[in-house]
Amino acid sequence: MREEIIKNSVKLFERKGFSETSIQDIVDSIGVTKGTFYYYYASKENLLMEIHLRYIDNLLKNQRLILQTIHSFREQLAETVKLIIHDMKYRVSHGRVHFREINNLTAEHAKKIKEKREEFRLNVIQIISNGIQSGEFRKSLHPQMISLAVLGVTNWSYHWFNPDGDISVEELANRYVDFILNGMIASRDCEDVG
Amino acid sequence: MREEIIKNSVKLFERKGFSETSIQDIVDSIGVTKGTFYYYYASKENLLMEIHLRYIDNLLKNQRLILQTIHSFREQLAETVKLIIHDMKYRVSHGRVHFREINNLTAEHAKKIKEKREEFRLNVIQIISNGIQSGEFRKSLHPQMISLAVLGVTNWSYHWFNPDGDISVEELANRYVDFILNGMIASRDCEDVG
Amino acid sequence: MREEIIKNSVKLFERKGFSETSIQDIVDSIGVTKGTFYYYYASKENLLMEIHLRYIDNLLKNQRLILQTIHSFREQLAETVKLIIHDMKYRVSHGRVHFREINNLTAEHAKKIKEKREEFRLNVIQIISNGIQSGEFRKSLHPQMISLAVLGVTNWSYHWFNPDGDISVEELANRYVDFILNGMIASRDCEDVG
Amino acid sequence: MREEIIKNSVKLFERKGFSETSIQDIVDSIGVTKGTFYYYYASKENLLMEIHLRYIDNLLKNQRLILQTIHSFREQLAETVKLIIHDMKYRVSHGRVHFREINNLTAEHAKKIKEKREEFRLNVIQIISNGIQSGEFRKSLHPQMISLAVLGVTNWSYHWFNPDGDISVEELANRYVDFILNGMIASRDCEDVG
DNA sequence: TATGAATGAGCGTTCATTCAT
DNA sequence: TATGAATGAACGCTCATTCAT
Repeated sequence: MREEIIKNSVKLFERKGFSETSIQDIVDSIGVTKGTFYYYYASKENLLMEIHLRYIDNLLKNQRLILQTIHSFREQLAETVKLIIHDMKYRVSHGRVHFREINNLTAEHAKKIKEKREEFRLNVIQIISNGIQSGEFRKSLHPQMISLAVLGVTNWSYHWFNPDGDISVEELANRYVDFILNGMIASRDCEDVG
Repeated sequence: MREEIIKNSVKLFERKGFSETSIQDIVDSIGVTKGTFYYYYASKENLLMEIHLRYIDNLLKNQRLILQTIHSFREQLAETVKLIIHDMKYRVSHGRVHFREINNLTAEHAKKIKEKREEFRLNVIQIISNGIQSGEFRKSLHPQMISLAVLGVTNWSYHWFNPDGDISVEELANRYVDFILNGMIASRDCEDVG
Repeated sequence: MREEIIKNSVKLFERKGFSETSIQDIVDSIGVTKGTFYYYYASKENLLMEIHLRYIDNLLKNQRLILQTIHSFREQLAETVKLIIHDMKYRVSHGRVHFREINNLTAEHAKKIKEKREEFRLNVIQIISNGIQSGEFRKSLHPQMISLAVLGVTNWSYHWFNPDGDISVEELANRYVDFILNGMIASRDCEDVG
Repeated sequence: MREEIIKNSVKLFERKGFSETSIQDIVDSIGVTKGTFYYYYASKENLLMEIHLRYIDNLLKNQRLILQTIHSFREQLAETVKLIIHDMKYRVSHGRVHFREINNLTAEHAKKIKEKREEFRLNVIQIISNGIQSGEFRKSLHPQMISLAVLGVTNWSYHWFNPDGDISVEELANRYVDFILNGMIASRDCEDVG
């Protein structure tokens, strides 16, 4: 039942927003009564926290795996991008709720989630810094800002991507990795060498 | 008074969210009563629509200017990025409300706003397509997806940028233009040529 | 309307108790809607606080008058008893709510009311102490405990007195003053021996 | 388990009030579940009734003992006062619940309890009447009203007495018996004149 | 142009109670 | 004897909106 509630509420929160979704909406979608909801969750905000935690904890777990198993920083970055994008295949609703509804957590809970987000981003910064030092990435990059640019590219896709549409997450991830690594300019360095 | 209401409500919507901000909050922040609000706006949703319109219409107007006055597509793209980023200097709150609160419009209003957003993005796609044809951008880029990548970079900055912080919008815009055009890889093409 | 709400809610609180009386009960008894209630009172607890304050503040005001205008301590005590008992003529419901429903105030509000009650009682203690020193009261009396005995006699009457019954407040007050001053024992009745 | 439930619920009812104490509170304090509660008590109100009955029945039993074994009416009255006051040593919580929470019984149950209370009071009236006839008490006393004055003195102590405080129930009872029998006035003190 | 009183629908939450196991 | 899942009615409270003045 906890799973059932999570599943249905994520769908509803995605479509209508957290504040606009009532407990009544949630329990109606399952076919139980409000009392049942409160048997499983102490509050609506608690349910939202659980949704946030599931999303970000899973990302962090997979990020750790990437950092431990891959040694090329370029590859680490590419896998990080793919991690976020591929997640849309199964958890696009979770992600959308996660990115949009952080203000509806209590101050304390929001702090916890933001710390976890920051942990994820700090790892991206580390990858970039390491890549610069190793010569894989351009020296002039500002790791802090570029980490947010990279995450902007990936996270923004949650705003528009349709998992049931024509574009596959695999293609999107590949194109975005290419964009992030190589940029848009044609024969950039070649002009220099040319 | 219409301006006063817009100004204060944007601040409140940014901080607390549209649904979490009551008409009472808004009129209290101005020092008038609820009746006054309804003299100037037919509904809370109407006010939100006005905020959306002001934001997106201003962007579209400035985008048209860019398209008309600049001929290099690379420059058109760079100026588009700068347009969005520089806007944060004065209208970061508007932008945040615009990106977050579109679900609180009526279906009809949301459609209108989404069409305008789409118009803006179609222009970005056009710039990219033109740039590819002209040889300024890499041929392998997928204009649709890349337009969303570029907008991801710029729009995401509304999530984290602090106009009162150390980073200037000018520096951020320059770094992001560089990132978008050149990517991250060091001596990219040289490997190819080498 | 504030008066109307107070009047009706006091009656309801008296009959059914604070917790057992709903806002709906109150507004139904007046013929308005719940919104109206909350236009005049911030919360149900706030309303209760107002009822408490009106009761105790009135008592304190009248007690001050007694202390200022009467010089015999025996008379001061008698008038204090009469003050409380006579109040039942017009405010028996207020008193019953006041004595029974103090636990339904917030900690902060309850503290304020208890301080005021204590102020009233300290004045009774003072009257007794003064009366002992002046020789009007027996030396062996313990002012603290006796103040509570006196207040027990008077306040308990709120439990059972029926303002519409056969006994008048005047008679009751006189008999209680006599009881408090002279006690029950016959042999101690000097008038009898005298 | 019935005892366990009574014991814990009395403490909770005393502290928070009957309505403000949930079945969940009660079973949590014991460490069982709600089902268990309903195995032993048919309803929350039934539990309250049991608490009331235990308190008043014990008082009545002890009162009968007093009436049967003591022949001086002055002593009967003194012992009645001591009975109520001494009870606070072990059952102050029961008493507080008994005096405060009678409105939360069903009409039928409340009637039963009130009849028993009335039985207790009628016995006090009888003591006073007998004492007047025997010449132990002053002729001018109104037995009905004075019985309520006496009970006011004793019962009110449940409002403020702290069993863990400095005052012992024995001292309090003695002082209250003295107050009730002899009153407060000094000049009536025949011992002084004697 | 602005006020303030009033509405009414809805919300998150609580809780005594039931009942199959 | 005890559990735990589920119910459903009610509660305190909020709030966008209306409207006479």
